[in-house]
Amino acid sequence: MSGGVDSKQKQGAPVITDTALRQFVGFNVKRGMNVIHFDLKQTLDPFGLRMVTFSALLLIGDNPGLSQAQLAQALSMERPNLVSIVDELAGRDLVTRDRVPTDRRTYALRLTTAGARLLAQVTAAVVEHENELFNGIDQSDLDHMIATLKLIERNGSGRS
Amino acid sequence: MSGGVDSKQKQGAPVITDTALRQFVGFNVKRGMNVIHFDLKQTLDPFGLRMVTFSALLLIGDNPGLSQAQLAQALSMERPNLVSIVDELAGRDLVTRDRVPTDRRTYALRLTTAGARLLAQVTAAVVEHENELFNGIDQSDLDHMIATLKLIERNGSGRS
DNA sequence: TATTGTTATACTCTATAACTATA
DNA sequence: TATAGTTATAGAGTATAACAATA
Repeated sequence: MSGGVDSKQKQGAPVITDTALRQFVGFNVKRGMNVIHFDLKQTLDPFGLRMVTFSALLLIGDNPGLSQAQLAQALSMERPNLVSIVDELAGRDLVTRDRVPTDRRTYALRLTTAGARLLAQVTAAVVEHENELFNGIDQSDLDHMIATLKLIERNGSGRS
Repeated sequence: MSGGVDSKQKQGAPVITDTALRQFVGFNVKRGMNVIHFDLKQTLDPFGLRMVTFSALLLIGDNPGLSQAQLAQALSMERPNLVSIVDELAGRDLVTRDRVPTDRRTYALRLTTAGARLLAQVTAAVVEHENELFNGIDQSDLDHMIATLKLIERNGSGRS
């Protein structure tokens, strides 16, 4: 549930502090991500989508004809994990997987009409969900946060 | 590796854009978290710790005598998932699990001397790791980001 | 009845190794 | 050789249901 660490206590140790944990940036980011992900999951569930399938739809919509390898890179995940994801989207006729004549190893991914329609609906729902979740928070604060997150991403040597 | 979406392309679709994805706050937070988590994993690995075991050690060190239920709440995870974590820490003699006389259902968790020593070493390593990862980023930007993340956490109705 | 710790279980996420077909 | 997609697999991470001991 919502109640963090400062909720009511029974006996034993008194109110639990997480000061030591909160000193680390990473822990705060993780907690924020958990909240966002939980809400996003609620939003996507009625559409039969997960965060990763929604992200894939968005990327395919934005980059028609891209390959699975390109999609994997854009999602910063490994190729094998994409197979079941694209299978799922193709199985629901949201995405087409067409052979590329010039390189018969690769598939060109495109949204179907149904895929584009679903994506539009879901995107609207997710935008609304984010607006609710961020209600009362200045857009400038969110922009500032995103800018800082991008700086961190750039500093990262590992997988993004 | 690091190279994001704007890396070199071969054939097929040209440079992939993730503009549609980046409009969502959640996606940016996820990417930042991925970078932080990847680096943190590298830092904790030599100590045989994961993010969750490190977090547990920190919380036990900060709140000696807390119960597993309290620890679960502080970590915002379900009780069953804590069992193997505490088992692991107790098995390495980093944590003691003592029966509470006044409530014989609960255990009181405390760091051993070895646990406290390891925690001190690891904490120093993680602090150093965060300093490196956030090199060139103003502390005020990080503080601002954390403040915004906490606002999001407070807005969250779901699990934090 | 309710709670603590536990067992069993399952599903998601994501990584690696190795295969195939193409290049 | 190298790459695209695939298969198989494994390990985290995390959730629920149900149980025994205790309150």
